[in-house]
Amino acid sequence: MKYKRTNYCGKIFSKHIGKKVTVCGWVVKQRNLGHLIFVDLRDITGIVQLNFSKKDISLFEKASLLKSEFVIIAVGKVMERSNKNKNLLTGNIEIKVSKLEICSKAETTPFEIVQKLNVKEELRLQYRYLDLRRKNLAENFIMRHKILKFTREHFDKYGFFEIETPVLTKSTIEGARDYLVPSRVFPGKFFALPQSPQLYKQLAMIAGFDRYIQIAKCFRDEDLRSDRQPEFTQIDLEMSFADEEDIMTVVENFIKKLFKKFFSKTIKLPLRKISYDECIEKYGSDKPDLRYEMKLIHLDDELSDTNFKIFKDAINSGGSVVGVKAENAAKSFSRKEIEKLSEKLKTYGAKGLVFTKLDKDGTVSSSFEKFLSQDEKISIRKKAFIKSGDILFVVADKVRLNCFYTAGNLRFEIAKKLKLLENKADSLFWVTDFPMFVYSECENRLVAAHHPFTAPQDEDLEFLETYPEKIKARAYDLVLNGNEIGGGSIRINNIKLQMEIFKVLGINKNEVENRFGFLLNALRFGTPPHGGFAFGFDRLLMILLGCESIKDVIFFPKASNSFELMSSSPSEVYKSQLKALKISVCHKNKKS
RNA sequence: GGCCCGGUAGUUCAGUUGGUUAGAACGCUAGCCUGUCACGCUAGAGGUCGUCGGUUCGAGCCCGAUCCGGGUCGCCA
Repeated sequence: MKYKRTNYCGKIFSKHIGKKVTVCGWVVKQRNLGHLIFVDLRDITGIVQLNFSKKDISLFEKASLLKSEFVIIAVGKVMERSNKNKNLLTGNIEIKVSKLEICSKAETTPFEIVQKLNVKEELRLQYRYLDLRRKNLAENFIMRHKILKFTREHFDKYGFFEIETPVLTKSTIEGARDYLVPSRVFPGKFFALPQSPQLYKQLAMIAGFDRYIQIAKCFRDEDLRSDRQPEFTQIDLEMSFADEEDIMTVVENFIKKLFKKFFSKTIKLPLRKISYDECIEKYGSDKPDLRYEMKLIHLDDELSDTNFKIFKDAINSGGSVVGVKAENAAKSFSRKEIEKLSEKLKTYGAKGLVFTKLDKDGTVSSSFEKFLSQDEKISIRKKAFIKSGDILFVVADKVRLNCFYTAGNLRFEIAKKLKLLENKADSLFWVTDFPMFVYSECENRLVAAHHPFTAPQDEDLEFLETYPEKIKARAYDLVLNGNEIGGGSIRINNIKLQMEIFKVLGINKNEVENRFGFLLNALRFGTPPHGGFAFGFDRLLMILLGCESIKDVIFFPKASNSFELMSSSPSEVYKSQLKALKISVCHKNKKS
């Protein structure tokens, strides 16, 4: 390196005219006009134009060798441009180059480094470091950096200690599938990567560290989605001597400042709280999007005596019949569109979809009213307040919760189709009063809806042995535009209660001692009342930055099968490595 | 594990009923060009049609299997 940088490319403006500068970066493009060469030079801050004239022949010839993505250092004088470029922040000036150093040549890249890129994601992930040169992607990570920095400073002000909890941890049976790390020293035994630092942060409270924060890497070995990666980051909080209100206040103040500082959005505090039951009943989701209303219409009472088999079976089996009304949308739903919607719902597990449509011209079409009595027909229309131009969709399911979920998905699909989500104020609120336990069909037992360290609500404790499904948890989720961006709870700080919860979960004493003994031990020695919260940081960023995929806010993300395309991992390891771990791999024979 | 969509030049795509030498744009290479900024002009190179097998006189196209990618359901305390 013969020359040292004096200025960043994107930070040179009219006020620098006449100054001698040295800039470094990547060649975007060379434009050779015969006796004049222009080079756009890019670094992380932006682009500046370099100007080479033929007066210095050897310099000119050197410049003519420049190709896209060469790394160069250029020394020159900042000049006012005769032809200004309004589309470029540095478009008023250019650098008249006097010295040029080519640091590194570049082969033709597999795709062009341009803002508007239309290339298969596979290729972009394989050459992630090239994709990251693009301004639109790079900006996400500059923002990520700023928000992380703000987060640390913010919580520091409020007396939170940043604590790094272990990454090699103990595997627990509850929750998601663990990523396991074999131990060399203890052959046949494994560490697990943390699904969250849950127990460690509780132990930090027991240790007296009062207020804890960690920007924590978490790992869950489950299948991916567009808003889910196996390796992700939480903003993880825990507070002692705090109840729900204290924790919600801390979280609210943080998110309010974050919204204001980085997105110029104003949030009114305190945020609304909606109970889990209300969310399910009204919107068919535990994380409803309330940028639009479209409440579910419960039709069980209107149809209690119906002879229409589908509805009758649903209601008699303890299920439900629910309608969703799309106002003034009759013309948006042709037969074909309805069919498409129905197919889409089936992917969510819906059994079917029926409708009544009142066209503006007076035409009525319905796929199910003919099976109803006149009274039923009228009372349904009345309950739904259908007027001319509306369309009412109806779903039914023998399982009540499934029916609500289907209706919730229906609500969302209609909103997407009618573009009800665009240009709406954010919907940000708390969901509270979650059930403590839910029944798991595949495990054939009760499992913790949140996690087994969540405290039950005091007034429900009496049901612990008799009717555990009735118990509500002191847990809360934060929901932004139909996405769960974080959740937390007040924890159990009493060993007796913690043991009882494990009992309800059907985890036997040995197992409890084996898996959670260290926590139970700690609970014996003075545990403050405590609770906390964790943001899914990547997902939060994704929503705030308007990204379609969580991959856009993770520097080196995994592909949909958890494969990392750039480094090709996971990969096989040497036999010697396995030998050291005393592990042998059975290759499953592929069946033809 | 299930379902849906996709795979043709470096990239994005087109490719008729199965029929001669598989095309376009951008990119790339070479030459020319004094104010470009999507520079322009001229010429050129570039293909295992994801892979394997089958049907056929003949397959990018039809059939089967398989691999890879995206989405989704299950799963995600």
